[in-house]
Amino acid sequence: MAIDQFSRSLPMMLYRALDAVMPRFRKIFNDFSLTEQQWRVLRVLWELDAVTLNRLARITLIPAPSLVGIIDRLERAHLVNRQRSQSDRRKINIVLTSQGAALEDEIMPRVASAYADLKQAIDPETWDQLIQGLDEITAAR
Amino acid sequence: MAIDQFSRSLPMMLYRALDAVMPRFRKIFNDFSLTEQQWRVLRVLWELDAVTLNRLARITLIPAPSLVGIIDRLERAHLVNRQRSQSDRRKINIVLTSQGAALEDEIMPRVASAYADLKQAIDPETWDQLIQGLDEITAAR
DNA sequence: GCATTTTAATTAATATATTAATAATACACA
DNA sequence: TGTGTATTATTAATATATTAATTAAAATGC
Repeated sequence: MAIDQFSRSLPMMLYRALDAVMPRFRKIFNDFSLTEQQWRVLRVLWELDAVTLNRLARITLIPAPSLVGIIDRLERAHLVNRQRSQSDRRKINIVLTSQGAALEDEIMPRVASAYADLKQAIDPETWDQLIQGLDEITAAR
Repeated sequence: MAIDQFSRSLPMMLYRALDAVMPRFRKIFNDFSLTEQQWRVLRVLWELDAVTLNRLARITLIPAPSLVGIIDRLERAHLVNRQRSQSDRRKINIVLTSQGAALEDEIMPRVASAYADLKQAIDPETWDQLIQGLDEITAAR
């Protein structure tokens, strides 16, 4: 059956792994009325004080045009603000509101716990080899 | 830098690997005016004669509601047809048109070649360990 | 047989992805 | 100084993802 050749291709296996892994996290995000992408933005802002939209796009792997709408909705939810950069007026810094900052303590423990559960389900050596393989694929040009 | 903890989390590394791998294939699909999802559907139909929408959803990892529109557009492009099942009239079989079948010989060689290039860029043992790691993650419940 | 429950495909509403184009600003440099 | 070029964010158009609800048909229990 050559259908196997397709189903076990690297891209399909990557997609399948994400399908297996993400629902447990999305359940948590959903409890806070956040989408996965909105969470990624907050997750970065909890570490970095002010980030331009372009840089945020690179770090979150969210395409800039998508990010525009995502920031719109986070702004509407009073979790972030846009601040025009003074030094380069083309740039816009995204910053947390106090509400957005406060979310960290509520969400992060649950996500960290779910992540620990996931990691624990896998043999440590297999995990390391997986991460290393992903690094090499990402670097392969 | 705890931003690293996020960027090197398993989900982000999976997304990053896909971002690194897929553009080369999408370029090929684009030459035939196909989206990645449309290609996945055709790829499966080239192996299986008639597949119900639900089964197609499972194999392609495309959510059924998305698949409805994807099949609509493939039908409009005269590449597939819908056929109501006689034995169970709830089911709909998706089948290739002659045009859809003919595409295989044009696209598959180019995709197979791109895939071989990708695989060749990675150390074989690393590749195997990556595949095995993805299998374990997918199985981890 | 009939009511109940399941299943298959679809619709609906909202959010995001993809690709190309655009407006405003910064920059290089003749 | 002004002109061409690159960069940043955004818009636009189309396709897809996510979740819940709906419709029609089939299976199931009694």
